[in-house]
Amino acid sequence: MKRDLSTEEKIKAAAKKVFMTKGFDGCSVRDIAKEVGSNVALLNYYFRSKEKLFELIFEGAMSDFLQSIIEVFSSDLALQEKTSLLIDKEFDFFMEHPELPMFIIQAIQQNKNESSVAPTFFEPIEKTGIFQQLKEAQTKGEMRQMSLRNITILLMSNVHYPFMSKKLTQQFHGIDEATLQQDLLAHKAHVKEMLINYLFPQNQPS
Amino acid sequence: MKRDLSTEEKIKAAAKKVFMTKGFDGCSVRDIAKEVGSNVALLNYYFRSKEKLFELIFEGAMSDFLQSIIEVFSSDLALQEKTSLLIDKEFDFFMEHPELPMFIIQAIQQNKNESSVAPTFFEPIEKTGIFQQLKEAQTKGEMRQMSLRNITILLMSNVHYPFMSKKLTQQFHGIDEATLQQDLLAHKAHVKEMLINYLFPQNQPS
DNA sequence: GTAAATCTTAAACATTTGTTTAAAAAGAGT
DNA sequence: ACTCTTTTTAAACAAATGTTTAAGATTTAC
Repeated sequence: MKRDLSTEEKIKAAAKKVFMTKGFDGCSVRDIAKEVGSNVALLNYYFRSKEKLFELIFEGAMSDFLQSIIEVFSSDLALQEKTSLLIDKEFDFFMEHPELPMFIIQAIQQNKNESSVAPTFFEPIEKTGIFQQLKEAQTKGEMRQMSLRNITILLMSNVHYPFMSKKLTQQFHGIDEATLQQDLLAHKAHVKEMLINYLFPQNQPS
Repeated sequence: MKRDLSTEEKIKAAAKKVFMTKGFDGCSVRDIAKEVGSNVALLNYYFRSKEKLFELIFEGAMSDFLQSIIEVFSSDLALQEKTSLLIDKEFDFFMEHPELPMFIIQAIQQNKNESSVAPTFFEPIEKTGIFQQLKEAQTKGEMRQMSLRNITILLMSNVHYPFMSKKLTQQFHGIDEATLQQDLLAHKAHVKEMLINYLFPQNQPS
């Protein structure tokens, strides 16, 4: 049947690259076609439209986004260790995919349809039992009393933003990519200590 | 000479509104013209092109962005109090201009030219003497030893990101605007306590 | 009041946009 | 070898894009 399966994949890879760097509005289908080394008709042959192609890439990105989180939450660790591990893994992940946080937030920001990301995002996390574990830790007094929403905001702020502001930080301080990379590693260490101390107050380093 | 000064200002206001919500690539000059209640030729009459108009709006946004920071840094307070006040004022500011952080980062991200924002941004801050004050506080042991860059990343992460991720947070947790507003206030309190404790370790609450 | 300068408009412009069409090229099955 | 399906291409399509033109309206200056 299929002559060459890789054509479809090549387009997806090219689309991902272009969408990630330029955004949906910032690129044309011809940009993607040029990246593939082909023409625009092929894109609409495999995927029905620019929008459908984008949705596909977006869902893939969200899936990648979710995967590393699920792994940590599903592990058999105490909450404090999960938090530490989560920060580690998220940083490692975004070190290799620094455009992802910006891409996702931007896509959701200008979301035309009303379809929520919650079903595909919130539920898989809930199924890991992390929310239950969190509630128990708070009841036992091991963890600071604060809402799940505020914990999420706190974590995501410190983990996502540094990658979203890469260019701003570079321009602001006049540093190159390598220096920023070191700063991000330093930031990871700071965030880990700071957040663990704040979220689990009884474990103050003596 | 000038018949009605407000025409130029009306266009700027409309452009700001449209650029902020849809981004440079996400809108057309006709969108802006419609917002003004006029036509596209008027935009190019007052401002030479879409790009020039955008640069003007961007510089204005950066200026607003800078102003509240400068005020705090120029005040005659101890560093810890300045930090606390900065977080307060930044939050108040972004509560009224929640699109600003996203707008600025997005504009810098896809910056065509190589012109850095440093001259117009870094220097005015340096002139407040805040960097000197910071260095002294670190020498005296009042403040944690960490680079200026990492302090910046830490502060900006916790202050900017929550506003950039508003829609994501809303969709993720399925909450309305009012609830999110309350969460942001709670987040501000958390950030203040957490950051002060981390940056100024000797002042642990007993 | 008249002429010059300034402001505003509608229309046209050349490109670029996403999408479709129809034909050619390549493969698969027999 | 031949036919049918699948893949790829070049060309065309209408709509939208940023910008310009040229004429009309309004204000300013004398």
